[in-house]
Amino acid sequence: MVSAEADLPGVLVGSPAKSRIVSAATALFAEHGVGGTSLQMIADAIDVTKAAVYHQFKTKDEIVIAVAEAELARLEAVLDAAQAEPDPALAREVLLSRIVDLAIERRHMESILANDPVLNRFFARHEPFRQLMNRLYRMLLGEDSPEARLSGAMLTAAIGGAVMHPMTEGFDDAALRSQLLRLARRFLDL
Amino acid sequence: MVSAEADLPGVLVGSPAKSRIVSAATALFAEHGVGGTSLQMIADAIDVTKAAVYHQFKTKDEIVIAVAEAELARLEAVLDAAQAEPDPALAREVLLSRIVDLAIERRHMESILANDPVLNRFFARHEPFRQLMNRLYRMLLGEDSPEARLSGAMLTAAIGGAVMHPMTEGFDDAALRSQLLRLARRFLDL
Amino acid sequence: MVSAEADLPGVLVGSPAKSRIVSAATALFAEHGVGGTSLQMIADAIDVTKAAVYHQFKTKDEIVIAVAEAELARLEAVLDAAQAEPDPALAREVLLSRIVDLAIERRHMESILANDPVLNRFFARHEPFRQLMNRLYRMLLGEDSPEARLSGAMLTAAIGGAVMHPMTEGFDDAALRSQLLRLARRFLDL
Amino acid sequence: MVSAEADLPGVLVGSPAKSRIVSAATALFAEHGVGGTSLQMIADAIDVTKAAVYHQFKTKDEIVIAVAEAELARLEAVLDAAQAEPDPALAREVLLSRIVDLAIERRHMESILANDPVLNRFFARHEPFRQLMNRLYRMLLGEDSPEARLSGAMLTAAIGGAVMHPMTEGFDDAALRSQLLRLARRFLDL
DNA sequence: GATGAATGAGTGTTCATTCAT
DNA sequence: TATGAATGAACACTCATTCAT
Repeated sequence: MVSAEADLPGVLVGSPAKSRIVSAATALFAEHGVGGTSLQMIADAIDVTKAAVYHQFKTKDEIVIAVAEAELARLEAVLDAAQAEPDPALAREVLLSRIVDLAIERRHMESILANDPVLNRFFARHEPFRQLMNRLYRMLLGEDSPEARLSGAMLTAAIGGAVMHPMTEGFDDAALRSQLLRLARRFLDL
Repeated sequence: MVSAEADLPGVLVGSPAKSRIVSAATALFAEHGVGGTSLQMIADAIDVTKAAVYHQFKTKDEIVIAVAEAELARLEAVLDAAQAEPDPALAREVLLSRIVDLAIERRHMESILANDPVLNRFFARHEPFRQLMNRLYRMLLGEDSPEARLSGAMLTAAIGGAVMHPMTEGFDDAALRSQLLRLARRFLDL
Repeated sequence: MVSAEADLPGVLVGSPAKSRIVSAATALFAEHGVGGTSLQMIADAIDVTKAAVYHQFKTKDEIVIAVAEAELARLEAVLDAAQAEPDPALAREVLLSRIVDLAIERRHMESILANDPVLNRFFARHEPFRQLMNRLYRMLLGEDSPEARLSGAMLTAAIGGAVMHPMTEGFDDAALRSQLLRLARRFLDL
Repeated sequence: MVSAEADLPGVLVGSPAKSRIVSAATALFAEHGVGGTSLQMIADAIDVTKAAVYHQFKTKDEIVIAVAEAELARLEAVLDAAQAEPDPALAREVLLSRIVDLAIERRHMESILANDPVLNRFFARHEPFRQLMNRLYRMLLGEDSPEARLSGAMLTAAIGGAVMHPMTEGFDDAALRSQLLRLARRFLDL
C-alpha cells in the first residue's frame, strides 16, 4: 500500500482539496490502474465522501487528466533542469540520470502508471506530451529525425519497462540504477 | 476491430468450444484490457450466452490464465524454432527476428496485452513464464548472469514498448521492423 | 396505492416476467410519472432485484416504450371494436363511449400517464401513434381535414384533462361519465 | 431555449434576487418539468451558486410554490381585466381571448408547466387556485353549478391540451388561435 | 452443452440540503 | 448576501457468478 496522503514533490494542482485528490488518485492509479480504481477508493483514501470528490472534479475523466498532467509537469521540470546546464554532453548526462531516477521511483509504487491503457490513450492524443517527448529525444540524441524519435522511444520504453519487468525483481535500487545508466549510455553510443 | 472468430495460429486450447472462447477473449483483452472486457462481451463475440462461457470456464480468472498461457505457448514455439538452428549466431538472429515480428503483429491489435496490469501480475508470479524468459535471455546474450537478465529485460521491454509508443505511429511496419532489428543488434553488440 | 400485480386487461407483453414488469411500471408511472419512478420502485413492486429487471429490459427507456406501446394497443383495440360496427353513427357512439370509459378508468389510477412529459415526447415522435389518432379523429368527425384534427385533439384533450382536473373531484364516476358523453356529443354536433 | 433573465411581465415576487430565481425556475420548469429541473440548473441560469439560491428559498418546494403562485397571479390579472368590462358578453369574449392567448404563449415554451405532475398536485390542494377557477367558470358560463364547473374544466383542459397536442403541430399560431376561439365559442353556445 | 432468470455488490454520477466563513 | 466544501441518499446501469431446466 502506498501513502495516499503525501503530496507529490514539487507539484501543486489548484486548491489543497484538489491536490489531495490528485495525490491519492496518482497513488491508486499506480497500484490498480485507472480502470481498477473507483471513485469510492479515492474518496476513502482521503477520508471524504464520493460526493466531496465530485465537488472538485465533475467526472472521473477530469481526475485522470489532472493526474496525467501532473505527471507531465514532473517530466517537464526534469527537462527544464537539464536544459539549464550549458554543456550539452553534461546536460545529456543529467537528463539521463534524472529519467532513470524517475523510473526507479516508480518501481516502489508498483507503478503501472506508464502502462495504463487509459493514460496511454490520453497521452497519445495529447499534443503537449508529444512536444515534451520530442524535446526529450532531441536532448538525448542531439537530433530530431524520425530515426532519432524511434531510438528515443525505444530507450524510454526500455528504461520504463525494465524497472517493472518481472525479471528485474532481484536487483536492488542502486544496482538497477547503475546498470540502467550503463546500458542506456552504451545504447546512446556515449 | 479484430476478428474474434479466427483461431490464433498454432494454438489449441482443449475443446473447440474452449478454443473459441480463448480466441475471442484474447482479441478483446488486447482491445480493451482484461479489466475492460466483460464476460458478456466475450459471450457476444462468439454468439453464445454468458452461461455457456461459464460452462467451459468456472471463473473469469480461468479465462485470463488460459489466454496468458496461450500467449506463452506462442513465445515457446518461437524459442523452440530458434533452438532448432545449430549455429548459435544464426539462432540468435532468427530469434530476434521472430520476436520483432511478434511485436509488430501486436501493433495491429492496438494491443495492450503486454501492458495489461492484470496479465502482468499473473506473469510475474508464473514460474513457467520466468523460465521461458531466462531461456530467451540466454539465447540472446549467451549467458545467464543477473546482468544478462537485466539487459534482456531492457531489450524486450524496449521492443515491446516501442511498437506501442505514441511517438512511433509515423513509421510503417517494414520501416519499424528494420529499425528495431538494427537497434536491437547494436544493443546486443552484434 | 395501485395493485402492481394485476395484469392490464387484454394486454400481453412478451414473456410473463416482462409482462409483470410492464404492469408494475404502468401503475407506478401513472402514480408518480416516468421521471418519478425509479427502477428500484419497479423491482420492489414485483419483488425482484433491480438486476432482474435489467435482465428483461436493457434500459429504463425500453420499459417506458413497452408501457407506451401497451397503452397504444389498448386504444387500438377500442378503435378495432368500434370499426366492427357497420352503422357509422352507431360506431361513433360506441367509440365515444369506450374512450370516455378509458378516461374514467384512468381517474382511479390518479393517472398522469397521459400528461407525462416523457411519454408525451415519445408519442409526439411515434408514427403509429399519429396514425392511430388520425384514425380516431376520422371516426369521430367523419373527415380528415386539419380542422377535424384540431377538433379531435381538443375533444380528446378535453376528456382526458377533465377527468384529472381538480375541479371535477366532486363528481362520482357515473355522473362524470354521462356529463362527459353529453358534452362531447354536443361538441361533435351530434 | 428560453431567456431565464427576463422577468415575467407584471409579476413581482419579493426581492429582486427572489424574482430572478422565480423567473429562471419558471422557464426551466416549463422546459424540463419540475422533477427534471435541479437547483444547480436554476443557479447556473442566473449565474449564482446553489447556496445563494438556498439563501432565498429554504427548500426546492418553496421555489415550486413561488412559481405556481406567480402563474396564478397571471391568471388572476386576466380575470381582473375581464371583470373590469361592464358588458358581460364582452367580458366573456375578452376572457376567452386572453385565455387562448396564454395557452398559445405556452406553446412556445414547449411548456409542460400545466401538465407537470408536481404542480398539478400542488394546484389540486390549493384553495386560492380553486376559487380562481370557479371565478373563471362563472364568467365563462354565467352560472356556478357542478355542471358548469365540469363544462369549464373540459373547456380549459381542451384549450390547454390542444396547444400541446402532438397532432396540432402543423398549425401556425394565428390559425390555431382562431380555430380554438371558434371551437370554444361553439362549445359555450355563444 | 447450453439457456434464461436471477442476484448482490459494485460502478460513475446527480440530488437536495447543510454549514462554517 | 453569498460562497465553497461537504454529505447521505438516491439514481441508472454493469459486473461476475449461480442455478434450475
